[in-house]
Amino acid sequence: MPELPEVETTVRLIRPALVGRTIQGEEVRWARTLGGMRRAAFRKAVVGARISAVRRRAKHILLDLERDGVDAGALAVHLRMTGRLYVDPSREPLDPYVRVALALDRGRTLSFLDVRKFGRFVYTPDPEGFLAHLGPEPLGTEFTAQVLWESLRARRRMIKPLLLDQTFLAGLGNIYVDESLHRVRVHPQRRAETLTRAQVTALHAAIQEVLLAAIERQGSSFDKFYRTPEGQPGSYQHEFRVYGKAGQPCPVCGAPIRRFVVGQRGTHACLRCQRPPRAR
DNA sequence: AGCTACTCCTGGTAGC
DNA sequence: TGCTACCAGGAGTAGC
Repeated sequence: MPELPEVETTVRLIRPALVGRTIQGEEVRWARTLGGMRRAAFRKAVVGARISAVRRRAKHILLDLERDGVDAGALAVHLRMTGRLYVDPSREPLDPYVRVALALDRGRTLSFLDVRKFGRFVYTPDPEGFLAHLGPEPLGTEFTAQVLWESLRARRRMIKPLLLDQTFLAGLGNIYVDESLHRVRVHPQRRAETLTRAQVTALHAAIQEVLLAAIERQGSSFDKFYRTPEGQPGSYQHEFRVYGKAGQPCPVCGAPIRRFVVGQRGTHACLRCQRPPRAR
């Protein structure tokens, strides 16, 4: 499932083809992808606008729009489980799973493909307000080990659901949380406030290292869904130590990796490296 | 505040 | 072979 590294890869690869382009038309094949906006309103908001910038915030892809050089809101794209965003060289997107497509100048098409329809392609007049609920960027300068320490100490939740909470920290998903926690030998069900200072410092470093390494590999493709905008799979899945490896030996200690459910999420951990907390 | 359950969706797969 | 039942899973929401 696309998380921060996959979204960052998407942004980097589509940016050159999009910045400066003008939206000439729209095609909406699945109305709910617009997130509740009426199609006519969507058309009015985007057609004729120029894409001034392409950026990422957490797992959101933002296409900033302007008209006559004046800010005109943004498109906020969320890939969720199976979304893909890419620029079609042709005028007509042929893939049956394309849910929204925008006709651009120079004869190109921006296509949003999404098999399971969980993704969103929404217009917002106020992108900063739209994103205001999000916590810090894991790779941003404001996210320091000290900030993480103080934030964790103030909470009384299991560490994994907390790291998945986008209002707490914005950009991690199931894969990179499991991988980060294994690297620092912390069980996913440990209470956030019980982590030691050393563990929090290590966790902060592990999160950044895992994300940066995954970006370098253009993300992870463990199933048929995630591909870069150029159609290539990422390769960070080859670096997984626990995710999707139930029954296989832990690369650190050799004990079998376990799969269990935490907060309705499939979770992978080595119970020898990551000691379960005492039942409470 | 934090927990669980539920919803949205479909392709893939297990079971028969 | 062909059918049905069930599952995964980000994020939002409701209820406790």
